[in-house]
Amino acid sequence: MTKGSAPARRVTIVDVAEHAQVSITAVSKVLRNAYGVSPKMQARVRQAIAELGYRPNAAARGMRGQTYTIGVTLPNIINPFFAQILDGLTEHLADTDYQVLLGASCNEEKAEAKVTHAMIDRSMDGLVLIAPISSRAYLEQVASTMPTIVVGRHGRSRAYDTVADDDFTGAALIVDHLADLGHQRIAHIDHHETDLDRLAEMPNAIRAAGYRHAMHARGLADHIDIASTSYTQEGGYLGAQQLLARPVRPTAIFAGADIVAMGVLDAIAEAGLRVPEDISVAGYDNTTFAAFRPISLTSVDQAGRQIGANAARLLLDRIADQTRPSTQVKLSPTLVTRRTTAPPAG
Amino acid sequence: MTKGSAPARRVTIVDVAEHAQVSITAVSKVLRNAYGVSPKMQARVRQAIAELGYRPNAAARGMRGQTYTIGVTLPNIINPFFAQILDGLTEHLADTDYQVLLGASCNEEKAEAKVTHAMIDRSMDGLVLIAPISSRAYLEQVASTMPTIVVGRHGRSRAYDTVADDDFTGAALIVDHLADLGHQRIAHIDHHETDLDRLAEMPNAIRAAGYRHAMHARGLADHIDIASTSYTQEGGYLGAQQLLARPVRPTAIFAGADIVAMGVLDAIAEAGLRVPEDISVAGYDNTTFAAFRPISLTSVDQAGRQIGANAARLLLDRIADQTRPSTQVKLSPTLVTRRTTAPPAG
DNA sequence: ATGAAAGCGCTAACAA
DNA sequence: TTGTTAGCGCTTTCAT
Repeated sequence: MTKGSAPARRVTIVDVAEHAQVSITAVSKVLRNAYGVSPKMQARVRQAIAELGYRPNAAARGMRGQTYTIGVTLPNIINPFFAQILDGLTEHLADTDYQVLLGASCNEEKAEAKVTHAMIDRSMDGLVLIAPISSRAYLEQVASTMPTIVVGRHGRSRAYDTVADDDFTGAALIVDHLADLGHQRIAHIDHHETDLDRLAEMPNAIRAAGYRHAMHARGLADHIDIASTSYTQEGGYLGAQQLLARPVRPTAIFAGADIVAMGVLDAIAEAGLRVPEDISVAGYDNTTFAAFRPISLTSVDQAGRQIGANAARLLLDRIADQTRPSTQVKLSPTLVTRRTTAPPAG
Repeated sequence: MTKGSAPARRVTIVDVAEHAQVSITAVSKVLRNAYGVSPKMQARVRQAIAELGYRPNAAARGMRGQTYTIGVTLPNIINPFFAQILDGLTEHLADTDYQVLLGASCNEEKAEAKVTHAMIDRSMDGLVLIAPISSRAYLEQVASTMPTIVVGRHGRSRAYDTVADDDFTGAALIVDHLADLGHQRIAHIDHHETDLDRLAEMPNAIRAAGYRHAMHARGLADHIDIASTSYTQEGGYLGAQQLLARPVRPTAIFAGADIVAMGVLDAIAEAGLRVPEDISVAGYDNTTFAAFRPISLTSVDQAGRQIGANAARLLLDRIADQTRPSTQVKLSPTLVTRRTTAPPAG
């Protein structure tokens, strides 16, 4: 510990150049793996870098070139599904020079704007927006500023690439599963949405549409029943209370997300009913909570790691070529049946 | 959308100065709320900033002054306890110009070093390391480079401030609660640790020590029984299996963390035992999982928000005065009794 | 293949 | 109180 001594000036590119007896430019080229350096010079520079423990100043690099930083925004950090996406993302980026930095709690438009702006201000090389709630216009504005990938939101744009799960099909997986078990009164709990942009693009809206469509397809249109609350545990709790109070109770509840299913299970237990004997419950996201054996929630798996890996790949592509046409990747969800779904009683 | 047009050069401080008919310095001073600008000039500059939609380039600022960025490292993002800390932190920082950026999955020394280095390279103004696992020497090295707060780890250092929960007392809260209920064979599941630094400083080690001490204090020294696995769901599952296989089964299990308790509940259910009739279970962290009514896990609340708020306060203090002596804040945990603990059978 | 020199957009001494 | 100027540590032309 150099206690008391001055904060020890950081080693710069100049120090490396002097130590290696070469020009600053040469060092810079080595740092960027740029064209035009002889193997001999490569070696000398690399050795000097190692000997001095030199690390480039990212801010200074960013002034002219790249910052080698990728910003990722998350609505919140507690949803395990986001962790999976992040794992896929960082794994794909592990071998590159890019560093991922997160901006969390973008759960309202204002916070989301603050974080995205902060990332733009810090000249990040690219952005991955996970389940953003901002208006489409705002997203396109951000994407016009820097390479941007939007994850978990439908709707194509020329300004940004998208990676999403096929929520429409995912909802149908649940409905079909329950219908196959013999259920007819299959209710759904939805995240209430009024904004037109979001009604067309947000996963919750697509899942609700998928639910309706699948119910029609199975000849259960008369039994369509949606409690519109929110994608939270509280929302699930309140939604389930509504549904359980119906004159004729549903025999199955499809919660739009696992976190919602948590609230549903809570309300059902409180009402003195058993799962799945009295009522079946299914979620969406296949979180660790769903996999927890004492719960064993039937759910839909979105392959979060793949989503993240795809987002990383698309972002690197776009950083390399800003002009290429935008891409939309849609991944297929799979059904994971567990113990909360069973044939209806009687 | 300015499709096809050049990426629209960003507004700089020069543009603002020209627009407001003042010097660049004047604008810079207004940006930093620095001393020496007349109210008249203030107004003109602010108006120009608003009219042009100017936002300062953080990288450029960082070259000379601050980056207004605070880096926070997290072992993982799925532990809800970290989310609470983060909430407290960002809330405290909301009114400042600082932006919080996260570095996640620092769950091994190599990853932690990569992230902390990345943050140093990006000249962040300060660092908050949450439950870091690096060696003490490494932490001190980082702290010698920039203002650093270490959260959730005991052991004082002159180089960094710390904020931690009093895990020793927290463990005693659980033991006392169980002993008061009449339990004697109270077992503990621990995160296995061999490193000497960490044995003295990591929360898991302190909790285990607190458990031992409290058992002694209650005259239950003969019943001390620790299964040493890891602070994961899997660790809880395996640890519980070990404990359930004892010739004389414990009547209560104190899991070192809620996530561990999840695994414990799993193993107990698998063994066909009931909670709390056959065996009591307690956790630590008071996560949303513990609060989930169908689970209702007795746990210890660490007041994550307060921890975060304190970390933010200490960091701002230290950024303002790098030379002040280091501070250690220790917060008192509280017991939250729920339905997984009850008097032993018989 | 190599290097000299001109910035990038700010902040901080210093002058006026 | 205001403005001028010299960098911060890099990348990038552009000579050589």
